[in-house]
Amino acid sequence: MNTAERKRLVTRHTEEVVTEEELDDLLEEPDPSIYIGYAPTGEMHIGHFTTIRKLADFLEADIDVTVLIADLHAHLDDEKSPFDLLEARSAYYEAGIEAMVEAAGANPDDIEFVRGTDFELEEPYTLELYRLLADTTISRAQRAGSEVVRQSDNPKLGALVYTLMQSLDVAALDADIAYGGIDQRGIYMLAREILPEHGHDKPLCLFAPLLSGLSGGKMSASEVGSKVNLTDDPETVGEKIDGAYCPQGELEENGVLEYLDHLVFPILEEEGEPFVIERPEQYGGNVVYEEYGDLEADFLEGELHPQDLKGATGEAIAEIIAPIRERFETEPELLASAYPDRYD
RNA sequence: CCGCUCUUAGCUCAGCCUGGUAGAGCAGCCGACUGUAGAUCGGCUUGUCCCCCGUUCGAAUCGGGGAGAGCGGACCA
Repeated sequence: MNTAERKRLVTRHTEEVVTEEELDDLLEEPDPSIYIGYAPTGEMHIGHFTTIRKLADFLEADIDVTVLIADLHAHLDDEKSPFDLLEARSAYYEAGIEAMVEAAGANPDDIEFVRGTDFELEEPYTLELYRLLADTTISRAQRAGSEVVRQSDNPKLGALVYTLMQSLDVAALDADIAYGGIDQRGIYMLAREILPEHGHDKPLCLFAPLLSGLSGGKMSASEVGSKVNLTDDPETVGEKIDGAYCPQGELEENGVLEYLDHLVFPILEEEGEPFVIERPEQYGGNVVYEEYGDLEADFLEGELHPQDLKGATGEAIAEIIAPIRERFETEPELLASAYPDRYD
């Protein structure tokens, strides 16, 4: 596979590459590596899927992929996960991520999974962390992590250490590229700034777009209807998509279109199948789309009504997440032990 | 170690002084209007008032004890 094709695979459906020149150079190197970290906190949802789906692209581009299950981070961020549940939630995340990678058409065995506690407690890491702590101002760390860690009136030190640890993780895992949602930008920009000052390589960064919430605006963990959960059955998915904010002819904050663009079409493309919308004759009959761009164009023109779009989208999403839901149904103890209060 | 403040609906808070078993905004749910959703209009739901004990006919409210959270002071050989 040539460099141009690899670059296309790596960068498609991303929000930003820092920097493209560095990526061009990296892809000339023998064994490029990329990593993404997930703090095992709340239940995984469709947003996780959009970043994970791309791991299939990286593998196809022949890049080493490491997934960090950032267990310590899950606790450091305002104790989102109680210390005693870190193991159970890590196991749940790892299983979920494997299922998503598989659903995206790749082999989960090709991915290396690492736990934060596997290396973040080792002396070299800890010593390096202290040196970063000594050298970074509170306001700098605060600013870097403001989009990631929970903001509150009584912020904990853990949030600041979190930020520096995530920066250091890139070097500790020896990753050429730090990959994550665009919300992670602040932290990895800090990494690019401070790692070279401490003798480490300056990492490239690759950011995935974030999906809008289904009720418009940002996706919210607390708003049930603002996102599709990976455990939602087809009926629930249908109801959520049906209730989504979706103004005719508008792209802004339109979660339905974003789901199609970043999730449904890429996966259908992988399977070589088109997107079929069943529509009453009265409104023009069924339509078939091979590419998202054509659908978006029709939607903008008003040729495609939101209600018709929603029905087909709900079915497609439900079908895509079905294997993941089934995995959790097969192993109910994964969720039960990760969230004992919710599943008892 | 000492002192002060806070704890009421999913969230932010009012009510407490001057006891009569609780309210607002937001959120949520349901209808109307749109071939979706939103916006708009109409309607509706929700509470161990942090816990225990006491005073009282009656305690979210007063008194005592406790828990959790926050802030400040002191100490700095």
